[in-house]
Amino acid sequence: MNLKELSEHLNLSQTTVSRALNGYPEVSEATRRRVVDAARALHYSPNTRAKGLATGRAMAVGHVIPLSGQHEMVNPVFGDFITGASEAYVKAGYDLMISVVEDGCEEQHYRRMKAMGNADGVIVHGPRMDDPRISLLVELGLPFVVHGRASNVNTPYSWVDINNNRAFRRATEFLLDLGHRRIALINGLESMDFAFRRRAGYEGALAARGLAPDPDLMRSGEMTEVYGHRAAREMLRRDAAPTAFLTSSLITAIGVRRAVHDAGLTLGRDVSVITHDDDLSYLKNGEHIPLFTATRSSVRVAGRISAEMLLGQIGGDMPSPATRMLEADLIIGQSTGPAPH
Amino acid sequence: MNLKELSEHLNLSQTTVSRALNGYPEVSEATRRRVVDAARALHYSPNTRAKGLATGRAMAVGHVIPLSGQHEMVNPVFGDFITGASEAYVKAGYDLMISVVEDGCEEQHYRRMKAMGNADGVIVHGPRMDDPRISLLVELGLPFVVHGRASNVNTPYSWVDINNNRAFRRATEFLLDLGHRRIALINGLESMDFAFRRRAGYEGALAARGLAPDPDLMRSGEMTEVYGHRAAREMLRRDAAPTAFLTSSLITAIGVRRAVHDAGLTLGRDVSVITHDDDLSYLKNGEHIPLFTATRSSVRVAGRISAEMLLGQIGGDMPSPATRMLEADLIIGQSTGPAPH
DNA sequence: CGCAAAAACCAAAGCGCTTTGGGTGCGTGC
DNA sequence: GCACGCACCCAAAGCGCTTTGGTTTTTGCG
Repeated sequence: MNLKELSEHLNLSQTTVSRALNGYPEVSEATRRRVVDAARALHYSPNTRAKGLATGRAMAVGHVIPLSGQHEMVNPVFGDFITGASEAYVKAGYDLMISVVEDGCEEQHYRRMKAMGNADGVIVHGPRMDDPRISLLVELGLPFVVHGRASNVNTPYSWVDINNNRAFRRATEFLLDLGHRRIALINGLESMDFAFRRRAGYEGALAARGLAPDPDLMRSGEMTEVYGHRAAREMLRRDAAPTAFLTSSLITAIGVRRAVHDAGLTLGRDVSVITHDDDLSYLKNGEHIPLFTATRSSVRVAGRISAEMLLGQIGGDMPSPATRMLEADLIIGQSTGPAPH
Repeated sequence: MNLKELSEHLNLSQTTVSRALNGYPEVSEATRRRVVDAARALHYSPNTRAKGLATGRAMAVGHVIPLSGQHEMVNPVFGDFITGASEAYVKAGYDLMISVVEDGCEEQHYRRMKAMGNADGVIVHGPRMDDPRISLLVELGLPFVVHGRASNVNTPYSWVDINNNRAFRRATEFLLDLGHRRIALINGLESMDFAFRRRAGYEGALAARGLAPDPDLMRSGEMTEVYGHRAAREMLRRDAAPTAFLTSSLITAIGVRRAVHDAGLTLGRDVSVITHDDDLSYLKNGEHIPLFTATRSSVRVAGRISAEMLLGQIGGDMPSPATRMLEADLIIGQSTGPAPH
């Protein structure tokens, strides 16, 4: 069933039917109703590609997720982010297309995307420091919103991010207040912008109390369970073992917990752990009382907000470089306690 | 830069340029080279929507991921599956679109998808028993491949699945061989087809040794850490506590591990655990020696195979209802040992 | 009642591509 | 020298929609 058939069925012109369905005023209410009813009854849905050709808009936004060849790790946060974004897209009648792009092919990919016109805008995932994608997208004139930020990029751009610095500063201060002095940081890859900022927050809090960060108590790596376990195990074997850990992901924290158990210690008593918690649907941080004390911020909400911002820019009803900083809650769970002496 | 401009620039007709770029034989090699070079130099990429309109193909496949209103849980497996599928799509020049669809809106969604023609085929995720989507898609004539299977559906359809029954049968037999008799099953939601089959495998193995399954040792629910913890904690408190657990996901197994620790027991000695392991990139089951004994099957590979199958069907070079059963490896880790007496 | 303005509708062009149904010029065989 | 086939290329139609620039009908008002 296409527009032509529908209009013939109604004894109207394609013009009128099109206008009736798209809410233009040049058509009487009675006719509009008749058209809308018939469209529904006959399961008419306008062909997306034809519509896109005629309007010059794809009615789709692209999510480009980078896959770095060495570790080939898919961000676990992705599913929830997409789900949040999707809420906004569905409401606005937009489609969501995903491309997994190997590191290095990104410039080419964005160019093709623009030329082929299959997305009206893009969400940029996993920004790194000095990320070259941003200036490229600005140059291409393709609307985009970055999930996260990219330090050292001085062209203005739109982003939605959590306050990583403040979150980790607060978490560190909380541990300091509990009397901890040897606080380890098990961070994500510090080429990623978020990890860089978290480290800055951590170091800032230490510095504010006159403490120098100890390089032996800082790790940077892919945030897996095994990584958390190994890092914590090594540190706990030391003479001056840390009494508290700060981790960048719940998965890593679980690895730390395992190392704590393996060492015959008790979480929340002998060793404290604070983690960042993305509030993932499949990895809830406990039930009523959180397992881990955590800096929490829903990545699903971030997805929704990013998508709304991008749609706003595509539609032109939002100032172009918009930004949105989300604060993380510091929620107290069972994994922290006063420092043992 | 569009075809018209490119052809004018080359002093050729649009026809010739189009044919040169699409590999048709009616154009001389010399001309083809000239065209291809110019296209590359001028960053020409054909407009997807125009191409789609003309050919009647969307050059895109849709992934419809169901979101059940009550639990709103995004399948953690999704990112890896998509990454695998994407490998195949990129190779074939296809786009990947995702729609997150609330339970209940699915029929309408598939119909619109077909009518609007924005996907040449679909991957169906999370099949449930008696899943109505399958007959709907057959009726709509939209090519599709199901990731998993749907019991009680008797129309033939294409699927890619792991042998859930055999995997859990083997895992159970392994535990029985180690002397375990009270083996608990912490399963996924048994309205999901995979969970149903896993249970059947588990019960089958017990029955083969003349053991009746104990309803008190079987749970079915969303596969979270907390769920695994709670289920295991309750069971371990019993008089006749299980000596072994079978879990459907690594995340759940981690919850079980926590309950085992909390009870003052040691994993692999006092209590054995076998889990299914989807080999997710961000949730590796240990390093050299797996943490958990597990039935392992890469969901990323399943994604690639599903996508290849779907593309084959869309292209017409694959018999329509194709199926592919993947066997899971039973890998021995540190979480199993002989039953204590 | 007559006329202008507003309301309701329509024909056709155009979006950028593919593809049909040719046309032109060249070499070949008889 | 002529018909024929082949290699190469082209003009134009068509995909399903929107939108421009009308035309026709209705309404309002003196």
